[in-house]
Amino acid sequence: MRRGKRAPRSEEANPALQAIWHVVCSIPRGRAATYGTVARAAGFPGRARQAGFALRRSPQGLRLPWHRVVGAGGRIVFAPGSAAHREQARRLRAEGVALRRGRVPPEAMTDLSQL
DNA sequence: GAACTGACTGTAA
DNA sequence: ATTACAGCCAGTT
Repeated sequence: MRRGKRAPRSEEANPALQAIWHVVCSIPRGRAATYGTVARAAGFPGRARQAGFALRRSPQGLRLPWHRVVGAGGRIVFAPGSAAHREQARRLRAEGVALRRGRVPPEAMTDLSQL
Protein backbone atom coordinates (compact mmCIF):
# COMPACT_ATOMS: atom_id res chain seq x y z
CA MET A 1 0.00 0.00 0.00
CA ARG A 2 1.61 3.12 -1.05
CA ARG A 3 0.15 5.31 1.55
CA GLY A 4 3.19 7.42 2.20
CA LYS A 5 1.35 9.73 4.46
CA ARG A 6 -1.19 9.15 7.14
CA ALA A 7 -4.04 11.45 7.91
CA PRO A 8 -3.91 12.89 11.41
CA ARG A 9 -7.53 13.73 11.90
CA SER A 10 -6.92 14.85 15.45
CA GLU A 11 -4.90 17.89 16.27
CA GLU A 12 -3.28 16.11 19.17
CA ALA A 13 -1.79 13.76 16.60
CA ASN A 14 0.19 16.58 15.06
CA PRO A 15 3.75 16.62 16.39
CA ALA A 16 4.20 20.20 15.28
CA LEU A 17 1.27 21.40 17.33
CA GLN A 18 2.42 19.33 20.27
CA ALA A 19 5.86 20.88 20.06
CA ILE A 20 4.43 24.36 20.09
CA TRP A 21 2.09 23.56 22.96
CA HIS A 22 5.01 22.11 24.85
CA VAL A 23 7.02 25.28 24.39
CA VAL A 24 4.10 27.42 25.49
CA CYS A 25 3.75 25.27 28.58
CA SER A 26 7.44 25.80 29.29
CA ILE A 27 7.05 29.55 29.49
CA PRO A 28 7.80 30.50 33.10
CA ARG A 29 4.97 31.98 35.07
CA GLY A 30 5.06 35.74 35.23
CA ARG A 31 6.78 35.96 31.86
CA ALA A 32 5.75 36.20 28.25
CA ALA A 33 7.12 35.19 24.87
CA THR A 34 6.42 36.21 21.31
CA TYR A 35 4.87 33.96 18.69
CA GLY A 36 8.08 34.02 16.70
CA THR A 37 10.12 33.04 19.72
CA VAL A 38 7.78 30.21 20.59
CA ALA A 39 7.82 28.93 17.03
CA ARG A 40 11.59 29.11 16.93
CA ALA A 41 11.91 27.29 20.25
CA ALA A 42 9.57 24.62 18.95
CA GLY A 43 11.87 24.08 16.01
CA PHE A 44 10.03 26.17 13.45
CA PRO A 45 11.91 29.43 12.95
CA GLY A 46 10.05 32.04 10.98
CA ARG A 47 6.70 30.39 11.52
CA ALA A 48 5.17 32.77 14.05
CA ARG A 49 1.79 32.43 12.39
CA GLN A 50 1.88 28.72 12.87
CA ALA A 51 2.34 29.24 16.57
CA GLY A 52 -0.82 31.30 16.60
CA PHE A 53 -2.63 28.62 14.67
CA ALA A 54 -1.46 26.00 17.13
CA LEU A 55 -2.79 28.04 20.02
CA ARG A 56 -6.09 28.63 18.31
CA ARG A 57 -6.43 24.96 17.53
CA SER A 58 -5.34 23.95 21.01
CA PRO A 59 -7.87 21.68 22.71
CA GLN A 60 -9.53 23.11 25.74
CA GLY A 61 -8.63 19.94 27.62
CA LEU A 62 -5.12 21.32 27.82
CA ARG A 63 -4.43 23.90 30.48
CA LEU A 64 -2.32 25.92 28.12
CA PRO A 65 -0.94 29.28 29.30
CA TRP A 66 -1.81 30.89 25.98
CA HIS A 67 -1.96 34.26 27.68
CA ARG A 68 1.83 34.21 28.01
CA VAL A 69 2.19 34.34 24.26
CA VAL A 70 2.15 37.83 22.80
CA GLY A 71 3.07 39.47 19.54
CA ALA A 72 6.38 41.06 18.64
CA GLY A 73 7.45 43.74 21.07
CA GLY A 74 5.35 42.22 23.83
CA ARG A 75 2.23 43.53 22.21
CA ILE A 76 -1.02 41.66 22.57
CA VAL A 77 -2.19 40.65 19.13
CA PHE A 78 -5.86 40.71 19.99
CA ALA A 79 -7.82 43.79 19.20
CA PRO A 80 -7.82 46.21 22.13
CA GLY A 81 -11.15 46.13 23.88
CA SER A 82 -11.98 42.63 22.73
CA ALA A 83 -12.81 39.95 25.25
CA ALA A 84 -9.70 37.96 24.42
CA HIS A 85 -7.50 41.00 24.82
CA ARG A 86 -8.95 41.82 28.19
CA GLU A 87 -8.72 38.26 29.41
CA GLN A 88 -5.11 37.90 28.36
CA ALA A 89 -4.19 41.19 29.99
CA ARG A 90 -6.05 40.15 33.10
CA ARG A 91 -4.30 36.80 33.27
CA LEU A 92 -0.87 38.33 32.72
CA ARG A 93 -1.54 40.86 35.38
CA ALA A 94 -2.66 38.09 37.73
CA GLU A 95 0.78 36.54 37.26
CA GLY A 96 2.53 39.72 38.19
CA VAL A 97 3.23 40.98 34.69
CA ALA A 98 3.04 44.75 34.63
CA LEU A 99 1.18 45.59 31.44
CA ARG A 100 1.79 48.97 29.91
CA ARG A 101 -0.96 50.06 27.55
CA GLY A 102 -1.64 46.46 26.62
CA ARG A 103 2.05 45.78 26.21
CA VAL A 104 4.40 43.52 28.09
CA PRO A 105 7.65 45.20 29.13
CA PRO A 106 10.85 43.67 27.71
CA GLU A 107 11.83 42.58 31.17
CA ALA A 108 8.93 40.19 31.33
CA MET A 109 9.79 38.84 27.92
CA THR A 110 11.71 35.61 27.58
CA ASP A 111 13.52 34.24 24.58
CA LEU A 112 13.01 30.67 25.73
CA SER A 113 16.65 30.22 24.84
CA GLN A 114 17.58 30.11 28.48
CA LEU A 115 15.45 27.05 28.94
C1' DG B 1 -4.34 22.69 -7.27
C1' DA B 2 -5.48 27.80 -6.98
C1' DA B 3 -7.33 31.18 -3.79
C1' DC B 4 -8.36 32.80 0.74
C1' DT B 5 -7.48 33.40 5.52
C1' DG B 6 -5.02 34.17 9.69
C1' DA B 7 -3.95 34.47 17.88
C1' DC B 8 2.53 37.23 12.84
C1' DT B 9 6.43 40.60 11.65
C1' DG B 10 8.93 44.24 9.77
C1' DT B 11 9.13 48.50 7.13
C1' DA B 12 7.18 52.73 5.28
C1' DA B 13 4.11 56.80 5.20
C1' DA C 1 3.26 56.99 18.22
C1' DT C 2 -0.27 55.25 14.79
C1' DT C 3 -1.84 53.42 10.50
C1' DA C 4 -1.03 50.97 6.07
C1' DC C 5 1.06 47.71 3.31
C1' DA C 6 3.73 43.85 1.88
C1' DG C 7 6.05 39.41 2.94
C1' DC C 8 5.87 34.93 4.81
C1' DC C 9 4.06 30.10 5.96
C1' DA C 10 0.87 26.71 6.75
C1' DG C 11 -3.92 25.24 7.06
C1' DT C 12 -8.69 25.50 4.97
C1' DT C 13 -12.01 26.00 1.23
